[in-house]
Amino acid sequence: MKQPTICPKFEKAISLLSQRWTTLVIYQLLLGPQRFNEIQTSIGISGKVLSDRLKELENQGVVKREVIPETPVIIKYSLTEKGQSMEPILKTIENWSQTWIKLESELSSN
Amino acid sequence: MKQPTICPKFEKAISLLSQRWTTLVIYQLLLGPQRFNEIQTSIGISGKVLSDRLKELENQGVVKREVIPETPVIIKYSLTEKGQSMEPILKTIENWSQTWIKLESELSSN
DNA sequence: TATACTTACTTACATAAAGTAACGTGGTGA
DNA sequence: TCACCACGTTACTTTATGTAAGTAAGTATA
Repeated sequence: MKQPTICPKFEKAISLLSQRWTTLVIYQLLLGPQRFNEIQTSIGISGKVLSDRLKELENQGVVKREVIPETPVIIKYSLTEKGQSMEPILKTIENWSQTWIKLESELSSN
Repeated sequence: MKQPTICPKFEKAISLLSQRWTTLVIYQLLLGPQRFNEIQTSIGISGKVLSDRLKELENQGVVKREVIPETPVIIKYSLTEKGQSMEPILKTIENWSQTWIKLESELSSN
Protein backbone atom coordinates (compact mmCIF):
# COMPACT_ATOMS: atom_id res chain seq x y z
CA MET A 1 0.00 0.00 0.00
CA LYS A 2 1.25 3.43 -1.00
CA GLN A 3 -0.36 6.75 -0.16
CA PRO A 4 -3.68 7.35 -1.88
CA THR A 5 -4.52 10.71 -3.38
CA ILE A 6 -8.30 10.54 -3.34
CA CYS A 7 -10.82 12.71 -1.48
CA PRO A 8 -11.07 11.18 1.98
CA LYS A 9 -14.84 11.64 2.22
CA PHE A 10 -15.38 9.85 -1.04
CA GLU A 11 -13.00 7.14 0.05
CA LYS A 12 -14.82 6.66 3.32
CA ALA A 13 -18.15 6.42 1.49
CA ILE A 14 -16.67 3.87 -0.86
CA SER A 15 -15.22 1.79 1.93
CA LEU A 16 -18.66 1.66 3.52
CA LEU A 17 -20.48 0.84 0.32
CA SER A 18 -17.99 -1.67 -0.91
CA GLN A 19 -18.25 -3.84 2.13
CA ARG A 20 -20.02 -6.98 1.14
CA TRP A 21 -23.77 -6.87 1.94
CA THR A 22 -23.89 -3.25 3.08
CA THR A 23 -25.59 -2.01 -0.06
CA LEU A 24 -28.10 -4.83 -0.10
CA VAL A 25 -29.01 -4.22 3.53
CA ILE A 26 -29.65 -0.56 2.81
CA TYR A 27 -31.57 -1.45 -0.34
CA GLN A 28 -33.76 -3.75 1.68
CA LEU A 29 -34.41 -1.13 4.35
CA LEU A 30 -35.42 1.38 1.69
CA LEU A 31 -38.51 -0.80 1.31
CA GLY A 32 -39.43 0.05 4.89
CA PRO A 33 -38.46 -0.79 8.48
CA GLN A 34 -37.76 -4.45 8.99
CA ARG A 35 -36.85 -7.04 11.56
CA PHE A 36 -33.65 -8.99 11.72
CA ASN A 37 -35.06 -12.16 10.26
CA GLU A 38 -36.85 -10.39 7.45
CA ILE A 39 -33.64 -8.80 6.26
CA GLN A 40 -31.78 -12.04 6.67
CA THR A 41 -34.12 -14.17 4.61
CA SER A 42 -34.79 -11.60 1.91
CA ILE A 43 -31.19 -10.93 0.97
CA GLY A 44 -29.71 -14.29 1.98
CA ILE A 45 -27.05 -13.09 4.40
CA SER A 46 -25.75 -15.04 7.37
CA GLY A 47 -26.91 -13.96 10.82
CA LYS A 48 -23.39 -13.29 11.92
CA VAL A 49 -22.52 -10.91 9.13
CA LEU A 50 -25.93 -9.21 9.25
CA SER A 51 -25.34 -8.57 12.92
CA ASP A 52 -21.94 -7.02 12.13
CA ARG A 53 -23.30 -4.89 9.32
CA LEU A 54 -26.23 -3.55 11.29
CA LYS A 55 -23.91 -2.53 14.10
CA GLU A 56 -21.56 -0.80 11.72
CA LEU A 57 -24.40 0.95 9.92
CA GLU A 58 -25.78 2.06 13.26
CA ASN A 59 -22.37 3.46 14.19
CA GLN A 60 -22.23 5.30 10.88
CA GLY A 61 -25.65 6.79 11.55
CA VAL A 62 -27.23 5.09 8.57
CA VAL A 63 -29.47 2.65 10.40
CA LYS A 64 -31.62 3.08 13.51
CA ARG A 65 -32.37 0.21 15.86
CA GLU A 66 -35.57 0.30 17.85
CA VAL A 67 -36.68 -2.11 20.54
CA ILE A 68 -40.42 -2.44 20.70
CA PRO A 69 -41.43 -4.01 24.02
CA GLU A 70 -44.25 -6.11 22.70
CA THR A 71 -44.80 -9.73 23.31
CA PRO A 72 -42.45 -11.15 22.17
CA VAL A 73 -40.07 -8.23 21.87
CA ILE A 74 -39.70 -6.82 18.36
CA ILE A 75 -36.53 -5.24 17.11
CA LYS A 76 -37.11 -2.92 14.23
CA TYR A 77 -34.38 -1.65 11.95
CA SER A 78 -34.94 1.38 9.80
CA LEU A 79 -32.98 4.00 7.89
CA THR A 80 -32.10 7.35 9.39
CA GLU A 81 -32.22 10.49 7.30
CA LYS A 82 -28.65 9.77 6.27
CA GLY A 83 -29.69 6.28 5.24
CA GLN A 84 -32.68 7.53 3.27
CA SER A 85 -30.40 9.98 1.50
CA MET A 86 -28.60 7.06 -0.10
CA GLU A 87 -31.60 6.18 -2.20
CA PRO A 88 -30.33 8.03 -5.29
CA ILE A 89 -27.14 5.98 -5.15
CA LEU A 90 -29.07 2.73 -5.15
CA LYS A 91 -31.44 3.94 -7.86
CA THR A 92 -28.55 4.95 -10.08
CA ILE A 93 -27.00 1.53 -9.70
CA GLU A 94 -30.36 -0.08 -10.39
CA ASN A 95 -30.86 1.91 -13.57
CA TRP A 96 -27.39 1.17 -14.76
CA SER A 97 -27.78 -2.52 -14.11
CA GLN A 98 -30.95 -2.70 -16.20
CA THR A 99 -29.13 -1.28 -19.19
CA TRP A 100 -25.71 -2.84 -18.92
CA ILE A 101 -25.78 -6.05 -16.97
CA LYS A 102 -26.21 -9.22 -18.95
CA LEU A 103 -27.13 -12.36 -17.08
CA GLU A 104 -25.63 -15.78 -17.79
CA SER A 105 -28.88 -16.76 -19.46
CA GLU A 106 -28.56 -13.87 -21.89
CA LEU A 107 -24.91 -14.41 -22.79
CA SER A 108 -25.01 -16.06 -26.18
CA SER A 109 -23.49 -13.73 -28.76
CA ASN A 110 -22.20 -11.35 -26.08
CA MET B 1 -27.97 -18.54 3.09
CA LYS B 2 -31.63 -18.57 2.12
CA GLN B 3 -33.06 -17.66 -1.28
CA PRO B 4 -32.88 -13.99 -2.13
CA THR B 5 -35.80 -12.19 -3.76
CA ILE B 6 -33.97 -9.34 -5.45
CA CYS B 7 -33.67 -8.48 -9.15
CA PRO B 8 -30.78 -10.58 -10.44
CA LYS B 9 -29.34 -7.82 -12.62
CA PHE B 10 -29.24 -5.43 -9.72
CA GLU B 11 -27.71 -8.11 -7.56
CA LYS B 12 -25.03 -8.82 -10.10
CA ALA B 13 -24.22 -5.12 -10.36
CA ILE B 14 -24.00 -4.88 -6.59
CA SER B 15 -21.76 -7.89 -6.33
CA LEU B 16 -19.39 -6.28 -8.81
CA LEU B 17 -19.45 -2.87 -7.16
CA SER B 18 -19.21 -4.13 -3.64
CA GLN B 19 -16.03 -6.02 -4.23
CA ARG B 20 -13.30 -4.19 -2.44
CA TRP B 21 -11.34 -1.83 -4.73
CA THR B 22 -13.50 -2.26 -7.80
CA THR B 23 -15.17 1.11 -7.47
CA LEU B 24 -11.92 2.91 -6.79
CA VAL B 25 -10.28 1.33 -9.82
CA ILE B 26 -13.13 2.51 -12.03
CA TYR B 27 -13.06 5.93 -10.41
CA GLN B 28 -9.40 6.20 -11.18
CA LEU B 29 -9.87 5.14 -14.78
CA LEU B 30 -12.58 7.75 -15.23
CA LEU B 31 -9.74 10.27 -15.02
CA GLY B 32 -8.32 8.74 -18.18
CA PRO B 33 -6.42 5.67 -19.39
CA GLN B 34 -3.70 4.61 -17.03
CA ARG B 35 -0.91 2.15 -16.51
CA PHE B 36 -0.75 -0.54 -13.88
CA ASN B 37 1.61 1.31 -11.60
CA GLU B 38 -0.29 4.57 -11.84
CA ILE B 39 -3.47 2.92 -10.66
CA GLN B 40 -1.63 1.05 -7.97
CA THR B 41 0.06 4.04 -6.41
CA SER B 42 -2.87 6.40 -6.73
CA ILE B 43 -5.40 4.24 -4.94
CA GLY B 44 -3.03 2.29 -2.71
CA ILE B 45 -3.99 -1.22 -3.76
CA SER B 46 -1.67 -4.22 -3.72
CA GLY B 47 -0.37 -5.48 -7.04
CA LYS B 48 -1.93 -8.85 -6.52
CA VAL B 49 -5.44 -7.57 -5.98
CA LEU B 50 -5.15 -4.96 -8.71
CA SER B 51 -4.17 -7.71 -11.08
CA ASP B 52 -7.24 -9.73 -10.05
CA ARG B 53 -9.58 -6.78 -10.32
CA LEU B 54 -8.37 -5.70 -13.72
CA LYS B 55 -8.86 -9.22 -15.02
CA GLU B 56 -12.34 -9.42 -13.61
CA LEU B 57 -13.27 -5.99 -14.93
CA GLU B 58 -11.93 -7.00 -18.32
CA ASN B 59 -14.09 -10.12 -18.23
CA GLN B 60 -17.10 -8.03 -17.31
CA GLY B 61 -16.42 -5.75 -20.26
CA VAL B 62 -15.82 -2.73 -18.07
CA VAL B 63 -12.11 -2.29 -18.65
CA LYS B 64 -10.02 -2.58 -21.80
CA ARG B 65 -6.37 -3.65 -21.73
CA GLU B 66 -4.08 -2.44 -24.49
CA VAL B 67 -0.51 -3.41 -25.09
CA ILE B 68 1.49 -0.66 -26.71
CA PRO B 69 4.70 -2.09 -28.17
CA GLU B 70 6.90 0.82 -27.36
CA THR B 71 10.21 0.69 -25.71
CA PRO B 72 9.73 -0.39 -23.00
CA VAL B 73 6.30 -1.92 -23.54
CA ILE B 74 3.39 0.08 -22.14
CA ILE B 75 0.22 -1.51 -20.91
CA LYS B 76 -2.67 0.88 -20.91
CA TYR B 77 -5.92 0.27 -19.08
CA SER B 78 -9.02 2.22 -19.98
CA LEU B 79 -12.77 2.08 -19.59
CA THR B 80 -15.00 0.61 -22.24
CA GLU B 81 -18.34 2.21 -23.04
CA LYS B 82 -19.86 0.09 -20.31
CA GLY B 83 -17.20 1.34 -17.90
CA GLN B 84 -17.76 4.98 -18.88
CA SER B 85 -21.47 4.48 -18.33
CA MET B 86 -20.78 3.95 -14.64
CA GLU B 87 -19.75 7.55 -14.18
CA PRO B 88 -23.18 8.65 -12.87
CA ILE B 89 -22.95 6.01 -10.16
CA LEU B 90 -19.61 7.28 -8.99
CA LYS B 91 -20.73 10.91 -9.19
CA THR B 92 -23.81 10.16 -7.13
CA ILE B 93 -21.69 8.53 -4.46
CA GLU B 94 -19.28 11.45 -4.56
CA ASN B 95 -22.07 13.98 -4.12
CA TRP B 96 -23.59 12.01 -1.31
CA SER B 97 -20.28 11.70 0.47
CA GLN B 98 -19.69 15.46 0.40
CA THR B 99 -22.97 16.07 2.17
CA TRP B 100 -23.17 13.19 4.58
CA ILE B 101 -19.77 11.80 5.42
CA LYS B 102 -18.07 13.21 8.45
CA LEU B 103 -14.40 12.53 8.90
CA GLU B 104 -12.78 11.65 12.20
CA SER B 105 -11.32 15.14 12.36
CA GLU B 106 -14.81 16.65 12.12
CA LEU B 107 -16.44 14.43 14.70
CA SER B 108 -16.69 16.60 17.77
CA SER B 109 -20.36 17.31 18.41
CA ASN B 110 -21.45 14.78 15.79
C1' DT C 1 -42.53 -26.63 37.84
C1' DA C 2 -40.44 -28.47 33.75
C1' DT C 3 -40.23 -28.63 28.76
C1' DA C 4 -40.37 -26.74 24.53
C1' DC C 5 -40.66 -22.77 21.32
C1' DT C 6 -39.56 -18.12 19.39
C1' DT C 7 -36.55 -14.02 18.13
C1' DA C 8 -32.32 -11.97 18.06
C1' DC C 9 -28.25 -12.57 18.40
C1' DT C 10 -23.14 -14.74 19.74
C1' DT C 11 -19.48 -18.17 19.62
C1' DA C 12 -16.40 -21.63 17.67
C1' DC C 13 -14.58 -23.37 13.93
C1' DA C 14 -13.73 -23.81 8.57
C1' DT C 15 -13.08 -21.65 4.16
C1' DA C 16 -12.29 -17.71 1.10
C1' DA C 17 -10.42 -13.18 0.12
C1' DA C 18 -6.92 -9.70 0.71
C1' DG C 19 -2.22 -8.04 2.21
C1' DT C 20 2.98 -8.45 2.04
C1' DA C 21 7.12 -9.40 0.21
C1' DA C 22 9.98 -11.89 -2.71
C1' DC C 23 10.51 -13.69 -7.30
C1' DG C 24 9.96 -14.13 -12.70
C1' DT C 25 10.03 -12.12 -17.39
C1' DG C 26 11.08 -9.37 -21.28
C1' DG C 27 13.36 -5.73 -22.68
C1' DT C 28 17.07 -1.63 -22.18
C1' DG C 29 21.32 0.50 -21.04
C1' DA C 30 26.12 0.62 -19.18
C1' DT D 1 27.53 -9.64 -18.27
C1' DC D 2 25.20 -7.10 -14.68
C1' DA D 3 21.87 -4.00 -13.12
C1' DC D 4 17.39 -1.85 -13.87
C1' DC D 5 12.42 -1.07 -15.02
C1' DA D 6 7.43 -2.27 -15.81
C1' DC D 7 4.17 -5.65 -15.11
C1' DG D 8 2.87 -8.89 -13.13
C1' DT D 9 2.88 -13.89 -10.30
C1' DT D 10 3.84 -16.95 -6.34
C1' DA D 11 4.13 -18.34 -1.53
C1' DC D 12 2.82 -17.28 2.75
C1' DT D 13 0.15 -14.56 6.56
C1' DT D 14 -3.78 -12.03 8.14
C1' DT D 15 -8.53 -10.75 7.84
C1' DA D 16 -13.34 -11.46 6.39
C1' DT D 17 -17.13 -14.41 5.62
C1' DG D 18 -19.91 -18.72 6.00
C1' DT D 19 -21.96 -22.51 8.74
C1' DA D 20 -23.88 -24.53 12.45
C1' DA D 21 -24.58 -24.84 17.16
C1' DG D 22 -25.44 -22.27 21.41
C1' DT D 23 -27.32 -18.43 24.56
C1' DA D 24 -30.83 -15.24 26.70
C1' DA D 25 -35.30 -13.41 27.50
C1' DG D 26 -39.83 -14.14 27.15
C1' DT D 27 -44.24 -17.23 26.27
C1' DA D 28 -47.00 -21.07 25.96
C1' DT D 29 -48.02 -25.73 27.10
C1' DA D 30 -48.41 -30.03 30.19
